[in-house]
Amino acid sequence: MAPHMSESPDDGREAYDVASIQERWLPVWDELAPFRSGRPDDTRPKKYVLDMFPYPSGDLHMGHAEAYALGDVIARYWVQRGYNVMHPIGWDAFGLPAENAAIKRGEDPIHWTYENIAQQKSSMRRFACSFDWDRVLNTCDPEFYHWNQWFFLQMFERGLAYRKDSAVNWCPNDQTVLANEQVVGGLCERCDTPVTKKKLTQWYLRITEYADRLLEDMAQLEGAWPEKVLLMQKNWIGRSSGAEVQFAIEGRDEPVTVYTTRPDTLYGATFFVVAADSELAAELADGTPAQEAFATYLETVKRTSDIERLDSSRAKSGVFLERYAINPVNGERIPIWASDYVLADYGTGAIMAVPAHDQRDLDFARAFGLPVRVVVDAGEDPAVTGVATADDGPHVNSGPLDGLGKAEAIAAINAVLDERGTGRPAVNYRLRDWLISRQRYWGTPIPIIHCAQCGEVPVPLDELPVRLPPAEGLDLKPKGTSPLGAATDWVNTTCPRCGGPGTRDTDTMDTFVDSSWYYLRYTSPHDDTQAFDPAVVREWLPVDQYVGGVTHAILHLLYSRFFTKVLFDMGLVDFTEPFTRLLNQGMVVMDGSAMSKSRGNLVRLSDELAVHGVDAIRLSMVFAGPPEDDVDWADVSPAGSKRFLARAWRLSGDVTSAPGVDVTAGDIDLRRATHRAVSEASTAIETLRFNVAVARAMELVNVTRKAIDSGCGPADPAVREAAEAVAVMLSLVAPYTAEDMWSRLGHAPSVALAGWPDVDPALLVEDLVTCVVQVAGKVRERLEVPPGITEDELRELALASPGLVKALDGRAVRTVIVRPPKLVNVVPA
RNA sequence: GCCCCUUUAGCUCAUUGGCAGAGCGCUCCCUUGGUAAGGGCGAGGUACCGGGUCCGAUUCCCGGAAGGGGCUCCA
Repeated sequence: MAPHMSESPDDGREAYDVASIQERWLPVWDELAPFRSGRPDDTRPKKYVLDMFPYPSGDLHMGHAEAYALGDVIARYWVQRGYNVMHPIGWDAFGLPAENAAIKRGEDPIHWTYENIAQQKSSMRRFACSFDWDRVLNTCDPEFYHWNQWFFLQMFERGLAYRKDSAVNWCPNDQTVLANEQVVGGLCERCDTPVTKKKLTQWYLRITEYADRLLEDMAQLEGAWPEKVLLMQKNWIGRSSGAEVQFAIEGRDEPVTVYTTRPDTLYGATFFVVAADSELAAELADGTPAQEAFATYLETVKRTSDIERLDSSRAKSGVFLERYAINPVNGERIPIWASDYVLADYGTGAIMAVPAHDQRDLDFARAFGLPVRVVVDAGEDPAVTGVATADDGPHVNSGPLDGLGKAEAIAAINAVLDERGTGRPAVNYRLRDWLISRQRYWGTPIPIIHCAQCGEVPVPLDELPVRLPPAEGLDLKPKGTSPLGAATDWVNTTCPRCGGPGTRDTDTMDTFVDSSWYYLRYTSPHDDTQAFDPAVVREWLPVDQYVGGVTHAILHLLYSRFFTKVLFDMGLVDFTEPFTRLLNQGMVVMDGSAMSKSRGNLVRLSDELAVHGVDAIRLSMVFAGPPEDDVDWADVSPAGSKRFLARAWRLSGDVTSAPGVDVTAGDIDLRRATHRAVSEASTAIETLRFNVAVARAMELVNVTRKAIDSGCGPADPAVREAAEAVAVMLSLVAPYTAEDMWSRLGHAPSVALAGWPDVDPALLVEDLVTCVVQVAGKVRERLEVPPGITEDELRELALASPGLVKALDGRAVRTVIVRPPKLVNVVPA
């Protein structure tokens, strides 16, 4: 169906028919594949534009539409600018959503997953995403997770993957452990269930070893990543510097080391606290009169959820262990308490308490009647005010430190500790190692075989991938241990080292392992000999522009940065940061709040597309505001977007000059408007202000309309130039409309490859500009002057102008401020 | 509690140390062989408030208010 193709293309009277335009161009694009990247004979410079890959949970929703519309503007823009753009897509296909859905339906997660992938893929095609469909990957395919296992073993070999017994975060609902990053405010990131602690032996990746580099390399991202994300990562890593100080313990051979950021307040330590749930606490309590009280307290602590523990307004609790520590600088004997406000896994799990200068210590001291000694004079007594002072000030009650300021005191005390061998400067991080074991089915099997003789034995590389056994016959319901344990044929194997009996590790990997390196795999997604080809990766990476939600500000982005640095150290990549620029798009909300079925404000993407068409929805998303802001769907007007597109589209039918006509003979004002619009749109797009670029295109459409109806007329070559520029600009946002315009303007498809219009700088300069003449800041006269006018010429012209003379009314002139060519301000005496 | 961001037309947002703008929405007019449409005209502003710098501040600085976001027993 091509209702207007056979009619005269210039009568401008056909209707803008969204449905038929969409039908017409999809097959043409399938044929042309304008976004296939990296052909061997392609000499264009390379760019890598990456959208965060989706979970295949259901069909695409409004959030996807926004994210992919934005990513598409960037990818399509750089194609128009003559780049060989790689813009791939894939599916983050392992994980709980698929597994839970499968359990509900009693089927293998693989079916649900692949159905959704097919659905999303077809929706993306219709949504005109400029993806390179030859590079698609699914993380649940053995061809992909093979390399998760390979990376794991590489890290294992380097001591970066290790197994340890520890109290881990446990989600009682999902019945699996969680990484620290997946506990949000004490709740499971996925299901909002309060997280509890559980003692388990689990696999970890040693991300803490890279803490410093993760911090330092953020300098590379300054200005190119959202400030907010960098700040969040910085806070998450939480580097602090201070000192480790050794305290002797009465009745114990070994001293206990504490970590403090304020070694200068050592003389103010009036008691000592160990984490209640640490081994040290149990050891110290053992055999003392406090043993029973401690045991009771420990039980209470274990029952306390993270949520309660994180409530800083909660009263301090603890128990005196009937033991004493000796302050290394003054020999003072201070009582040892156990409390849950000290964390077992931060620092050394023990602290010196300085209640005068630490609020938590002060709260504890007040709760248990312990002494408070001021050692930094800040003018107030914390024991009286209840507010610990952390400010700088002269030290008091501190022996040799008396009179010193904070910085000098720290230096002095460090020297003393060093000399006596009882302390040294130290650094600590809030960041913990990344726990990657999961007690669930739908993930990458951990390629380790446990052998009674040999311990943890890696699966030989030539036996990878360790394939997930079929779900059939397995009970996938969460029960606290991995469902893989029931696949006895799979679990029981032989030890690759000694040939004796062995069992496979039954846990699967956190799916964030998949997303930590998937962007590398796109460069050679079908390579079955290696994770990626380092030579090809060198050509494409790092990613030039990454687009995705801010929900991944810490998790995915931190892990990816960590992986990249490990790969750099392995010599597999030649860069240390994977994503050069990052755009965090906002969310699509409805009436101010997140869309959800239960809230009843869910807008279905498929409905919107059916009513307004793909282009109008894409345009609405892009034009709604700055990309990082939320889009409130209640505030946008897809019908208005559609009207605009129809108005733009009609231009293409009004042009009567022939393709290739000499535009330099065209109407100068319209040409200026065209070149200014293209120039400003380019800047806007390159600074990620896509809404502004759209506004410029809208203005150009309006100007062109006027030129046709009441200006230079439809035959003027400038009208063709303007209409073609509109088509190319719109090709980034409204591909169907743009393609149809391009065709009606007499060109062959595809407009996506038409090339961005060249801007003639001469056309950006006005012949005459309006100069404002002010008297005391008020406009009294306007002059049309050439833009190159000199200061003297302009002053003379302005002083002689009638409006000024009248306004001055004979008064003397005190000062004349001349800012050619735009302004003259005359200040009367 | 600490830190960050935002505040310009009814809505969403541009812009700029010097005339305050766009789109959407709205009024009215034209078109009635483009019609669940098209074209035109127009209204609409104390640029959150208060101080400062400056010839001149919506813009820069300080303070306040409102809204939004992040962090919060990490010694």
